[in-house]
Amino acid sequence: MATIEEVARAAGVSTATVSRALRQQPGVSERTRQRVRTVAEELNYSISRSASGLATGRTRRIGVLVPYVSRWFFGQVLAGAEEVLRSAGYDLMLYVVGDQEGRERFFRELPLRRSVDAVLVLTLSLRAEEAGRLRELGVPLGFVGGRMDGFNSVWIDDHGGGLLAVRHLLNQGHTDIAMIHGGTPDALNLPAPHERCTAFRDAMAEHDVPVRESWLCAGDFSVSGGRRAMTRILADELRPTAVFAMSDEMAFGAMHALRNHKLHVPREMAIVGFDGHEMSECSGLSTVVQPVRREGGTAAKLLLEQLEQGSAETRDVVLPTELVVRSSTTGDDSM
Amino acid sequence: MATIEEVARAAGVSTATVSRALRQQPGVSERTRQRVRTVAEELNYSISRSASGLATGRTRRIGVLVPYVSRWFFGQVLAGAEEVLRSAGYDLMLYVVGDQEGRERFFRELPLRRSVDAVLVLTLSLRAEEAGRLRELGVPLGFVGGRMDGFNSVWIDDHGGGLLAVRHLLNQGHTDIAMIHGGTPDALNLPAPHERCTAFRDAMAEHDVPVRESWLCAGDFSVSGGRRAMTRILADELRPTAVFAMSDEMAFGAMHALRNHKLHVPREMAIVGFDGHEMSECSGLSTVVQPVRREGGTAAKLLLEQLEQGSAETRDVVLPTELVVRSSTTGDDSM
DNA sequence: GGTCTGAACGCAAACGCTTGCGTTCGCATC
DNA sequence: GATGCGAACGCAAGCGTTTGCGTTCAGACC
Repeated sequence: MATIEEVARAAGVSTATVSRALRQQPGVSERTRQRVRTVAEELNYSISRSASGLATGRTRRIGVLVPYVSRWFFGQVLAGAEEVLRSAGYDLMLYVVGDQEGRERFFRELPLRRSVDAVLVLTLSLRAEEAGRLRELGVPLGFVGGRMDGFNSVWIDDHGGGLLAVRHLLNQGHTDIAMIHGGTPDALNLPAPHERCTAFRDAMAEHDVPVRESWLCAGDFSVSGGRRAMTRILADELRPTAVFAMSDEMAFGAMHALRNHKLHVPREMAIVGFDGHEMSECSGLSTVVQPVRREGGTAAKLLLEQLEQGSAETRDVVLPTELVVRSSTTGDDSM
Repeated sequence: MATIEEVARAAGVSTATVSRALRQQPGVSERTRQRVRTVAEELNYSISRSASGLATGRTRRIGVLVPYVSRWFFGQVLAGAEEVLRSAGYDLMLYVVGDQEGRERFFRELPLRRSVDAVLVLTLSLRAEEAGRLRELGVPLGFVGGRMDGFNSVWIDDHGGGLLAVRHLLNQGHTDIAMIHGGTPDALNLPAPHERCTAFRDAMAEHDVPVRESWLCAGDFSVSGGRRAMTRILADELRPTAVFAMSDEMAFGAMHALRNHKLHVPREMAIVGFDGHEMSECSGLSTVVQPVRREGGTAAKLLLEQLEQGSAETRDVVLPTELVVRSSTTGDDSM
């Protein structure tokens, strides 16, 4: 594999000129630049990232932290970020820190030290010492669904979204409303779930509707967890007429539980989810749609801006959510 | 951020000794090793990957190529690979090449040249020139659901899995069987889908059951595509009694279409999928389960073996599939 | 023709680590 | 006490770029 040295020799110039020519820097005549470029092409030259990184101190790599990669939501956020980073010419180093052990090891060893220009933290809420470790890296950080002083972050209005969902149920005349939340303590320690819980209580209070604690069940943000939660709710001596699931996947699980119990949706049980999962449409699930990919993409863009322009001012960008009403909450009998 | 130089000075030794001490190499007394280690700790030293990479020619990074990251299947495979790589101390550089443009750009610019020790190609079938480009990298390659001479690969028995599914339907007494396949030409150009198609025809032939071409529809491997495919099948003048979907996600879409048409599963239409998607259980979908995470993990392991032991012999590992029968194909009325 | 100027280019010192080889030194051996 | 020997360690040459600064040189100007 050719080095810059060989290219220089073949083109009859110095390595300095090759470097400048290939990186579009001034101080090289157009004739020389062309020659260097074709010679580099012929020799199939490609720069050594290690050498370049060593010389410049920049790696053109971005570390991306994500709790899981196999769940729809995280995959989408990651995909959004990846697309932006890739088209800006940055490489993406992926770190999955979902399990406790992996997470501890990551923050202890900090494998990305000195090997990334910036870090994107996707839907992961950091404990104080973890945040401190990241800060020590001395590189720009970017957040989705989390924040840190001095850095950009991207959010959705979880509280507002929750209100949309619960008010929708209330407006349909429901007063006996259950909730399937993520679970406590939340493994990911994210503020978002908490906000949605609060929204539930706030909306209920607005309408002077009491909250029945035995109708609040944890669903672990998984399909099977949602089904178990729904089953538990149905085991209560009183039965609600509607349920707010804090994620679509839990809502899917709940819908399956309802089907097993031969309860008609929405006549006997209305249900509204949260996320806008790709499957929500054909499941007829009413849901609060959030622009998942855009969240990742926007965070990546902000991060690159900070990295390249070094702008000190940081922003909290809040992206909109939208209630999409489908057959799981309307009289429409297509379910 | 401390360099090896500063650690050496602080510990009163040479940089060579620091390097050897920290990397557990021989030629350093235990006393010195300990001292170096504590000094490094105090100074919060961490090695510069760029410098180390430049000196050794190894990066401790693995490039991972994947067509999508936001779909369940790919996310799982990726997760399996990531776990293995991470615990072996390698970093993962993610390249998502699903869209045509991104794919072309990737193979044209080959951003991972000189910056990874090996490449893992996940469920992506390469055209000849793409394969050639990867070969040029001169690093070990590993494959899931694809192969290349001289490198390891991991497979499932798609043909066998397909037979399991279709024979199951046939054994239930079905003879009018439709199929929802991925579509032609397959964007990913994978052999797996083709194998499953062949298995369908083979199983039908085994039982002397004719294949009705208008019952073979493309579902694009997506939920909505599956729904559209099912709808098209139902629009035929004859109606099958069972359908084999080549992926669970398409099967989910099909089930929704059936529900919209008020057709009972499995009484009026039995359905069997392929993958073992997490949602298949609570959907009651019979399916051919493949060990998705293990496929990624196994490929990663094989790749690391080749990388570290430099073993020239390569293997094609075939992982088992298993038919899991649920209510979508049995008389069980729980749906 | 001498001077000045700026464009184009080369020199060489970093960047931080690894590693082959040479040196030192304490200790056993004769 | 001279010799040999291996363990422990240092020296310094890389690895392939980047970049500040110096040099060359063609052309403009007096």
